[in-house]
Amino acid sequence: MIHELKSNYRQFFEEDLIEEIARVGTIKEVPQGFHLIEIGQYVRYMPLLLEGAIKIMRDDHDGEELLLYFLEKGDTCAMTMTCCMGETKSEIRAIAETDTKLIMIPIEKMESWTVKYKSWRNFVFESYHVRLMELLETVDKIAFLKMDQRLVEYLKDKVKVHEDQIIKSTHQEIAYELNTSRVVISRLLKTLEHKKVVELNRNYIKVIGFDHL
DNA sequence: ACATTAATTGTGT
DNA sequence: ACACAATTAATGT
Repeated sequence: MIHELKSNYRQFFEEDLIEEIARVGTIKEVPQGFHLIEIGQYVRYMPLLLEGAIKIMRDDHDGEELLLYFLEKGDTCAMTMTCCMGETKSEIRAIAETDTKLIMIPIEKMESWTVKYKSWRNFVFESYHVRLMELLETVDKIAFLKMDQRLVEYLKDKVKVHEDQIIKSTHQEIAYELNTSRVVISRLLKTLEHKKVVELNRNYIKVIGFDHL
């Protein structure tokens, strides 16, 4: 565990802190599709990502959902950081996008570490900033880009977090994550196929390249 | 191996 | 948005 921590977080944390994380944290490995947290659940741990990716979703009142952003290696969840004080319910839903390995730190530790370790303070502020920027980026996409552009951005993200040109999703799943209808996605994908950007198959999409855009 | 059903995708209105 | 056809995968017998 120490070794994995160091390879991912040595740039951020001092030696003492890494050892303490190793002492109080627990390793958790979850399979693809695992629901890490639902809206309304209490946050008791702060996750540090070691491997894999997590998608963060926002749900609206009646079953509509929207993908906010992906968390990748070296990231942590900004929601948990707002909840240092007291018991707070999660505002978001976190689902493992790939098989994922993470360290769970009890949130009680966060407060004392903030006082004790400078590197921890920096890390928390830094992560908070990065998350906020990503969220802004997503907001911009939703506000200013048409659906065809959003779909392209989505495909790029997928390829990145999976490190794979093959996207194993159905049109319906993509539609849910972008909060639109399946038919719209099917049509847009079809035109992307004509532009030689993707190759459509049942249950998966092969990304050729975004050069022809 | 075959039939039935369900899920996925394509297309027209 | 809705409806429907076509294709493919999954399941049972």
